[in-house]
Amino acid sequence: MPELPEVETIRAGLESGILGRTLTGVELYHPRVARRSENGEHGIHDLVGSTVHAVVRRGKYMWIDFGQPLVVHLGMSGQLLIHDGRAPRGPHTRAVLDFSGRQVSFVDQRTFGHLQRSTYLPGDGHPAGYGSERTEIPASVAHIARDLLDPWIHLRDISATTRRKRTEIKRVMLDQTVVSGLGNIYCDEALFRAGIHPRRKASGLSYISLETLWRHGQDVMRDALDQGGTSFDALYVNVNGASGYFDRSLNAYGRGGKPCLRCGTTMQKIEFMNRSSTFCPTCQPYSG
DNA sequence: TATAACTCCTGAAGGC
DNA sequence: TGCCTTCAGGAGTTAT
Repeated sequence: MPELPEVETIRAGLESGILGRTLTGVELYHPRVARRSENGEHGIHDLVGSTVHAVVRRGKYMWIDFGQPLVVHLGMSGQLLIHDGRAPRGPHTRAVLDFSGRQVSFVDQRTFGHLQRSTYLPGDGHPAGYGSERTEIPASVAHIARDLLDPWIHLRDISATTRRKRTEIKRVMLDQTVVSGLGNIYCDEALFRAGIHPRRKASGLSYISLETLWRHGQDVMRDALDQGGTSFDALYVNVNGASGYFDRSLNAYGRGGKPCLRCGTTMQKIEFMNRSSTFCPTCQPYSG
């Protein structure tokens, strides 16, 4: 599933492929692809003739800066694939952007992803995302917090926000308005590295524990980024169709019923927020 | 206002 | 072989 490292890998590939090029055509093949777009499909078609100034990312959101932003979210299964010449149209191709013969296909099996024409709002004076110095932020991304790899994030501030929450720590980690970029996989990994049970109350954790947790989150994502992201199947590939390798380094996610790599205790898998959560009951004791 | 639950969606995998 | 059920989960919407 695309989380921050996967989206950053795709952003970098997209930037190198289309920066400075002019959008010459748009084809949309599925009604859900533009469901959140301002002016629907017309809002996206109106960008034809515009030039790519940057490809920017905040958390799991990215946007192509055409002067106006085209926001891209990959959902659970979205892929962006670059082809020179006409792209082959597969059964899950939801849209194709044409840049004078170089085509970008938006492929999305589960249709949770989308393309969204948006407008810029004033930001906080610092670069709004990775990939551009521009401070304005797309209106549809304005509610998304800075991510853990953002140089303008302050761990002390997000730890303070976290301690005000009266819910479980993993819920807070998945809340993109507190800190963005973390999904289920990297939450489990960061919690495992920090030795914190996913159901611990956020308000019961110390500042030191929380800052340690966020630093582990940063480390996990940097490690994943170095390896091109996490792949379990064909649902995540970079813009060239290649898979990442970080799944070979996972210590928690997907290891329910298997021995903990640190202590040997059987890892537990529990239901959490309509999804799974895997942890070691010895290394990550529940208390509070 | 904060938190929790529900919903969207498709295809792989497993059971029968 | 074919049908049915379960599972995966990001994020917006709705309910409490």
